[in-house]
Amino acid sequence: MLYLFSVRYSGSDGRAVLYFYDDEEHKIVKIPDYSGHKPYLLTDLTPDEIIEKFPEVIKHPGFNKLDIVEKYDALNDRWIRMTKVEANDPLSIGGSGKSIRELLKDHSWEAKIKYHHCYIYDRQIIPGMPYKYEDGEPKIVETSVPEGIRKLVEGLVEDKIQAAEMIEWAKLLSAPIPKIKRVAIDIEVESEALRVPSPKLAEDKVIAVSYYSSDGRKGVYLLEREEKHGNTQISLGDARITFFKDEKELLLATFKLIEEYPLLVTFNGDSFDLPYLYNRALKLGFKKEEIPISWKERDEYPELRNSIHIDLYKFFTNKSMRVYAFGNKYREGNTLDEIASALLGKGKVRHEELISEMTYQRLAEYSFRDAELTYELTAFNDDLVIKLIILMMRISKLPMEDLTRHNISAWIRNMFYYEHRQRGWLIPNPEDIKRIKGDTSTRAIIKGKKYLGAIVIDPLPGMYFNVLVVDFASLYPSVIKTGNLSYETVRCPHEECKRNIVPGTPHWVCTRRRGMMASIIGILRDLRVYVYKKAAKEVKSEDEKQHYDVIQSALKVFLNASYGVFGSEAFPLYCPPVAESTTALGRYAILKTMRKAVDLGIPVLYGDTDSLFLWNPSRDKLEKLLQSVLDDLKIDLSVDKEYKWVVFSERKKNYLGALKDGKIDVKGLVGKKRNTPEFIKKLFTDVVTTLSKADTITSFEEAIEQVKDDIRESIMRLKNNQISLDQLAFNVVLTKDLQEYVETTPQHKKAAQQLLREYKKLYGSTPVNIMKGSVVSYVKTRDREGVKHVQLARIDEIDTEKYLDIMKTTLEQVLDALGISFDELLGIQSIDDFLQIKSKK
DNA sequence: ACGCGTAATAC
DNA sequence: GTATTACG
Repeated sequence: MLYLFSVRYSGSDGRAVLYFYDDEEHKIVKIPDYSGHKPYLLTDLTPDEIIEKFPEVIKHPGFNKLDIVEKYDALNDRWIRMTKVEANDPLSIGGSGKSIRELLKDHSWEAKIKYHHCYIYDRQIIPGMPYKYEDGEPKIVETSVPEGIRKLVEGLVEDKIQAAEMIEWAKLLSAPIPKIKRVAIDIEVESEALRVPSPKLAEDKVIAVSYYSSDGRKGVYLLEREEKHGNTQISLGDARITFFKDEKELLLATFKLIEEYPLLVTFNGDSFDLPYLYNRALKLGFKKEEIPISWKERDEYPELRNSIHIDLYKFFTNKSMRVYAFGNKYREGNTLDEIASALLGKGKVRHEELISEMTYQRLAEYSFRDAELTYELTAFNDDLVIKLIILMMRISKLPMEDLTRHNISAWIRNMFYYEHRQRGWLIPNPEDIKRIKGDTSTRAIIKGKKYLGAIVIDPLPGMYFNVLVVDFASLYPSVIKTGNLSYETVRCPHEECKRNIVPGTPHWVCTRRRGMMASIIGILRDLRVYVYKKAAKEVKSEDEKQHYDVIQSALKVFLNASYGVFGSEAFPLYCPPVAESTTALGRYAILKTMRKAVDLGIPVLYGDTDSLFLWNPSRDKLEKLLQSVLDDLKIDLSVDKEYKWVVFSERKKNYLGALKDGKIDVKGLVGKKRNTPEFIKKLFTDVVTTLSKADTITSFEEAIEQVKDDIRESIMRLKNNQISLDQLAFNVVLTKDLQEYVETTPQHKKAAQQLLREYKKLYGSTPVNIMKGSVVSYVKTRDREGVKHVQLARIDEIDTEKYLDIMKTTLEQVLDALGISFDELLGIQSIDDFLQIKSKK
């Protein structure tokens, strides 16, 4: 079968080239001149008006023809007649000097989007789906939905139309996913110390190209250089080592290799490897046709002429991928080393020497590992990442190259646009949504925010046994669905709907029509919660289970961002009343549930956004609560966690508990935060672990003794300067470039500046790793600045008192809650006395 | 180019 | 009180 991977446009004539993956031959099949893609522009002028008022349109070199079409204008709830101006490219500038859209500026719809996939098509095609080619047309291969999945869907909704829509989505998700033949490559170039090689200039020799493929070809192409790099008789496991005397030959071999694979995977290939290879090849005298890469400086990214390229750097730095698919395992880390270490448990080869100084053996090892890791990132867990990409292509309708390079808002945008075209709806202009639907009405608590968000219920401080946490399964998608929220249904034009108010807002919701966003988000949510999650639990075979898990996590990525985008001005369907109504319904749901719990006599200890902590509820009362929420709010509430005990302080988002399975849950406490010095984090964890082991009063007393010992020991080590600078360092991320900190000078900025100054003095250059996004490590010192970069500080400069203070406040978050005083625990009157005594000495 | 709420610390 | 960071 052929799987649609990519859609590209040949110049400005509007015809598309489709790139399919043939899963039998394992190669890319190109279909040029795809006629189904005729971009056009819609206008509210009649054909006669166009001919009369804008004769240039008809004379435009790209102009094709005029047609009349019926379109649904959802904002005003009416079908209207529009004129379709068919042109090779209505956005591009033709011989007349102006694009057709430019000419019809005030009367044009739907072509305001620069992005090339946002034209409207006569026949829509779905990236990632299986096709066969018949009579010059790609036809989607109808695949059946597994019986188990179909049963789950049909058992879910009575409405036949809704069930049919859900089955359509289930078809997308259930269609087979091909095994993809692919190769990962990584290049190394010979550059001088501290100079970052420029892919634009490509001045340095390409000295190594490593490759690692799905069909077992792996190796390193090396360039023979001076003798100091060692003997060429080197070996590297089962990797094949090939030496080239001539750099041109090396590039030729590399290009041949790339051409043999339908999919190329790199890490940062968009900004480095591919443009570098391209420009270097030109420099060495290759003709453009001899290079499989096409690259122009103003291109968004380099393209492979006959195959597909994915840059994993772009894909793995995508926020939604990090947070939702991988549980935020690798946080701010952007490097191959960090990502691979987190996901594969294996990092890059460490090296002290410069790449250009390495021996052949070292260079091969270093470079090969990069290619290996890059490949492994697509292959671990049975090709999990490839499967996710294909599924998300189907949900978003974005081609592989675009999906992996754009953020979630583009995915969701494209998904909704597709749906508009499918239904014959006009895609509204952002200004029109804003003008008709208006702004937010609630006031945000945080300065600078646009509207009111979630609520956090004040915790009841103390220690509680048998605590049960209930939560709403994807609360925001649920209320979008049950509240029928969508840009066209919120503040709809109908008089009778104005009584259907969203609690806590002046907004109302349509009672006549089902909202598009509500419908789609609702379907995705139900498929995830009731169908694929359930199926994953029920099926016997490990393979099937894993497959359903991939599907449900792909859905999760979309669901988690489905509310946020409506509150983002950058999103073209931005609709403040929708975003505001979503959080309002969320607040309504949690507060109503809390009241119900209290009415049933269940004490509510705490709650945040979509969860409630219930104190020792009886089975009976719990059942009643869950049922009444389902009946009244039509949202599922279910048991999320069970704690043996939980400790709350007076602070919100701060608690500590022991789960029934013995696992310890620490939330929000400073001792857990990434920026906290290792030494304090370690002490904190030790204290928590010790205390958590106790479940009776006597063992608790023993635990406290142990804690005392631990803390005293730490204080002694601190005072005796026995703790290394590394252990004492705060690690804080620079979220801006240094020059951008204008309001204040935070400590991490100070430390970064110190280091830069020092480097300038010593080497005349500055380290490359101090910029936006890098982590600055500093310790607190007794000097005037109070802070020193960890690389510049000496152990005897440490401000011991400051650290004792930090130790105290950190541990107090736990000890306070347990009714233990830090100072009493240590048998001193107070920490302040202690500090005073010390400073007098 | 997804959202808001809370805590802690430095300035 | 504001800025900054981290996290829920």
